[in-house]
Amino acid sequence: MEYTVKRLAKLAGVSPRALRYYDEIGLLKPARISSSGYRIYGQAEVDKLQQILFYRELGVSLDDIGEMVNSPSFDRAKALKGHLAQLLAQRKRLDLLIANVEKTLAAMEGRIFMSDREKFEGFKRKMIEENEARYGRETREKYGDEAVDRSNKKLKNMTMEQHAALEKLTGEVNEAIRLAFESGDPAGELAQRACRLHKEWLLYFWDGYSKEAHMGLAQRYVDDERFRAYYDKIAPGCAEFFRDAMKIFTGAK
Amino acid sequence: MEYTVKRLAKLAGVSPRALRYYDEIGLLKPARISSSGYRIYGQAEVDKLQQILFYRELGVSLDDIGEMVNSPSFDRAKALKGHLAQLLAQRKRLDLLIANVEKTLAAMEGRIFMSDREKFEGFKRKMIEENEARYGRETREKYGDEAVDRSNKKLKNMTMEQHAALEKLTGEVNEAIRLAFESGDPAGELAQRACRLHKEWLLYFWDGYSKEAHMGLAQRYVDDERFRAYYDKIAPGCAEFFRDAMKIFTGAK
DNA sequence: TGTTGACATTGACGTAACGTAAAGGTTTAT
DNA sequence: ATAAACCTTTACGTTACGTCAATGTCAACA
Repeated sequence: MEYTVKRLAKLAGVSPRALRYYDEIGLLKPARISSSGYRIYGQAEVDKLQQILFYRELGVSLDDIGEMVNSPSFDRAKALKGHLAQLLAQRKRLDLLIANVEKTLAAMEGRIFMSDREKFEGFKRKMIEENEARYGRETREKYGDEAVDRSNKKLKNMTMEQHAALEKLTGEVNEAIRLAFESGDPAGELAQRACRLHKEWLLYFWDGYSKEAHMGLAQRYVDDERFRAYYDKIAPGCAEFFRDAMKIFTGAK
Repeated sequence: MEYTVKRLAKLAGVSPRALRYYDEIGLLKPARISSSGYRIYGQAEVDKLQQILFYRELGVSLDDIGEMVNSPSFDRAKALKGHLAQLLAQRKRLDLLIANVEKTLAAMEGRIFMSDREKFEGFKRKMIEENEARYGRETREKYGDEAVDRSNKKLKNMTMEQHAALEKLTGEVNEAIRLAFESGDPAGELAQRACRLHKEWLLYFWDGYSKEAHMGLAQRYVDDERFRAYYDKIAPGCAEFFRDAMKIFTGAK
């Protein structure tokens, strides 16, 4: 039985283009070329194609497949073992990526601030990264490089106890905001207490505190969706409420 | 602080080529171009590059990174979730590949005893003995002494090259049967190819080939424990499958 | 027998994210 | 002044084809 590209392609379930490509790279040459230049494949080529496709299914590169099917003395098992090692390495890399993406997502959802599961060092590093990435650019623009660098430095030098205290405070701030929000009054004692706690929390990061900067940050909690997402997890609409409370706290008009 | 490509590259741990590429695709444009055409980056670009590299580490495509870092209203968490889904799908595919490669390797190991361990002389002698022991009695009964003797003689007179070819063919036959068995279809191309190869293999031993004898042998692979044990090493249930394929191949009813 | 539609050919570009020259201009250091 | 070190653009190579485009061939039908 003889086959043209289309026929063989259909028989084997591949595209004609693939067959031409295999010819081009010398992986599977047709049995002969017809007088009009058509590729003609025979039974032997069908058989060989089956083998090629078998290894292709295993994710082996065409280059390697070429060696496997074209040289009878080739150690196929050894080649496959090498291939397996590659696949395992790939999976390892993937696992890492997946873990990191999940961690990043968790951080975005805001859970990072409250989770006990983070290790101290990892937490510190991440804190600095986020501080840099989130607060860095805009804070730099408004308050200059020094403020950001000082903030990072503060975090780096934080002790275990300080870290624990910060973590506790973070929880208290969020709880205070939640309670205040439930009260519904941004001028009330609960809301003002939340603002005081938030200021205290902020002093962990900022060296030079100013009411204006604090107010600016509260406004950014509303405008910047990254922050908003975080605060909306406490309660929807929470960011606006907190900003309103902050207006009163800082005496902004 | 201003940076040329090399400097920024070093600072960020990427190649100058990468920075030029990022410029080319509009991912990270330099702050300005010097009078002599040099790319000059500023602090803002350093910061942006950090973000880019952060997402790159997570395996996000530059295309997607572009959207994430260039549009403030972009939902990064959603994008990352989509990315995560992709990664999980990739891992699933990888797991499948790995399982298949491992299965193939196991099958190959199970086959080794046929090809590698046998030395030439020992092999030939053994072949004759086996030929006599396995095919001999019944073949003698059916086709007479002469047929068996001719078969043995053929083996004795085999040259080194012929033997090597036979050994190779033997491996191919087993491999073909294994592949065919995995396909599950005794009428399929893989199975029929295995039958063709088996016939070719048989011609090394049999002087007068007939479809009936071939079919009879395939049936014997099922009925005779010694044969069955051999083929079950390729895959359990393999002997029956091969006989069914042979039924179609020989046109037996 | 002519035409048409389905097939064939080669050539070329596009894909992702750069690595690696090559050919030539600029800056810096000695 | 000159060489080293840097910069630029252009362009090909990487993988395994998909997708035109321009053109030639074959089988069937009117």
